[in-house]
Amino acid sequence: MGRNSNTPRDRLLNAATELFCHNGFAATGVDTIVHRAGTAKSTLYAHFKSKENLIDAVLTREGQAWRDWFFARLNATPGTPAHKLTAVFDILEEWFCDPEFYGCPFINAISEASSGNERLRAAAAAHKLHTNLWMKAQALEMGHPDPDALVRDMTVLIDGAIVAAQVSGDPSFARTAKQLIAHSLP
Amino acid sequence: MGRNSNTPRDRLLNAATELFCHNGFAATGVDTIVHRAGTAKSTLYAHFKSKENLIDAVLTREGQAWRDWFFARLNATPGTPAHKLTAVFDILEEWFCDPEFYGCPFINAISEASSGNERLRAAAAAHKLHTNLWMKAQALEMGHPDPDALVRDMTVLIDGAIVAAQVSGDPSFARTAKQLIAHSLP
DNA sequence: TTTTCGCCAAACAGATCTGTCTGTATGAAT
DNA sequence: ATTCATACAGACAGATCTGTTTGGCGAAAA
Repeated sequence: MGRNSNTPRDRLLNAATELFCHNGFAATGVDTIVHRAGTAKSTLYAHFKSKENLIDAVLTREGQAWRDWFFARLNATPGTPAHKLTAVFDILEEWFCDPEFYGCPFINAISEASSGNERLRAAAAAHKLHTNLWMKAQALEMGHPDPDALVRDMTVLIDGAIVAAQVSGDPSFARTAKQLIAHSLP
Repeated sequence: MGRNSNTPRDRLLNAATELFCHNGFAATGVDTIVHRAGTAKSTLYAHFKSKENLIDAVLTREGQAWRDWFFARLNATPGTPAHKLTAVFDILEEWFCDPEFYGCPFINAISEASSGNERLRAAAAAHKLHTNLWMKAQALEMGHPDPDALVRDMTVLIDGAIVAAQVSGDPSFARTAKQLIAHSLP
């Protein structure tokens, strides 16, 4: 069974992803999801025991897909570690320019949920771990004096670019963030 | 009728603010709000024609309250414009350290809503306008070569600090953002 | 062939949602 | 004393929510 198979499970995940990300998690009902997926509601609950479970599955798959895309773009970027770190924001700007850009699903889920939702917080932490490790490796490779501090700088700038672009609708905040890290790098 | 009056309207706004900000806008029902406010449901609909209307009123009042607090702290900060601009992040860190910190209500509302909600986007823009004007005035006063660029820098860093602190639960991202603007200012 | 499995459609349960309506009580203004 | 505004309690309507259940259909495996 191939990667782009069209099983009911995949159709459910695809429909749920689109609806959750565009209209919000709480605002999207399971009936809407099964209608768009063209499946029976019982099929949804056979694969995912609850809506909460489905949300977790969507976040996991969407996080994986985003990282696959992001690192593919990054691996196609030649140059020094410092150049690659600044190129992160060029790639982010591509993301922001997608007419269907809806922000980061993890940030959106946490913003929407109750203040102390540790489940979503852990999911976001797991997602960010991969990029953080890559950034720290770049910092080490370029002999940065404080790799952890650089990761924190990048965290603020990446999150800030995402949210500023999402709230204002202006993708060029990626360039603003890029200039800030460029000022701080050498 | 004083500022801290305890009218049903005020109690409704207080209850709605707490519930919306802690548990989410869509996740909070009007029955929960009127129960906490100790009013009748008909009173809610007499003052606010709809839940959407109530959300707008909460955002307007909460934005005003936040700006009152923020500028009061800012006006108590002596020093040069450059020093005041970096002090913004000290004040933000105070905010993040509040055990009831739940992020920025405007960012949260936009993250939760449908992708193209222009109503909330406009409310957020109106809220940010005040701080942006203040920041631009500081930039002009200090003879900054590109005041609008500085406002954009601050936007990315402020939004980034807010979201990073909210997602991770670590208030010290305010200091990370402060160092980034300090690197970029002189 | 018979069993098994996944999926479908649709009804159903029970709760909750927004918003309306009826009727009553209180208190201030006329 | 009468009117008016405001707020109360609570029933109500109608829709929607999550999740379960029932029964049937077709294909693959036994």
